[in-house]
Amino acid sequence: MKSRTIAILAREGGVGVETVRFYQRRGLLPTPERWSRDGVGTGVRRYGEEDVRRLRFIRSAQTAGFTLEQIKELLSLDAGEDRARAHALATERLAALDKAIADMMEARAALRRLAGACASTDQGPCPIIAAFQGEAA
Amino acid sequence: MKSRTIAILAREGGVGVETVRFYQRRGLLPTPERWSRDGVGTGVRRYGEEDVRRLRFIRSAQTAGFTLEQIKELLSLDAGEDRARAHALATERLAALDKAIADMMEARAALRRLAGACASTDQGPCPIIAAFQGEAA
DNA sequence: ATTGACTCCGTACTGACGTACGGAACCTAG
DNA sequence: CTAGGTTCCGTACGTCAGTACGGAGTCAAT
Repeated sequence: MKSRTIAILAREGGVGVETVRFYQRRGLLPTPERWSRDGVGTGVRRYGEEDVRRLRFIRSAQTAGFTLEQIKELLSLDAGEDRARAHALATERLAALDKAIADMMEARAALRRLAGACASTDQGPCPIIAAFQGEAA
Repeated sequence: MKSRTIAILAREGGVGVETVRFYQRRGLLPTPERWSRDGVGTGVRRYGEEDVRRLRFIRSAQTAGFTLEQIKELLSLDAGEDRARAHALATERLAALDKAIADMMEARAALRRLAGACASTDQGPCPIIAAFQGEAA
């Protein structure tokens, strides 16, 4: 069940070993007991599916713009009963995310203008600053 | 013409005074000569429309995901002749931006699932981690 | 001419997110 | 059973983008 070493967990989660350890320090991932099959010495920590899911969740939540601190809270909320809090965090972030997406779409339009201006003629400069006029909500 | 003090420039650009000074240090904004109408003392720097445009451009380009270092290059390219370089920077960023937008849209969908799950029933936990299954491209 | 706000400048600090290092313990294959 | 690769742990360092501070100089109004 809990068969992965930290390196394997890290690889499956798409991060580095040091990052896993960093998340453990921050309380985002559990730090299982060290375990040796023969009971000799202190052994090494082992990780299971659950840990992989948690790690992947962290990466997804980061993409959604949550800070590690917020993700920590989300993780503590998961399987908890505080629906109101979870809902609040989600909708708040949803609004920020919608704005970020909208801003990026505007930026994309500006970049397209820029790329287009650079490609359409071959004389003189492309007006880079001008290509971004009207952004910055 | 160049009538703005640094505080006014900052306000019009939507940033703080310290941020303007920071951009000057980084070479993103020019540091005009200090100027006193009566020629006495060292005077104070004054800024014009051009500086406001530059400052606003910096903010927009940041939204597009350029680093300050890249923005500095873009600024140096503006009015320059290196169309190829400008085009390369723009299209490269465009691709990254498209991916970022796509990732955020996925994250948004996950957040909607989460918010929906929290709202639809009022018993038990909303499965926060489960709401994010399949993200993390 | 004085007061109070603003400017200038260097340097230091912050916060978010890692990344690197180094030595001891541990585990596995040959 | 030994050689090598890993793990563990604390602590230090790194980057990006600011933000804060403090003292001296400057400006604008009274």
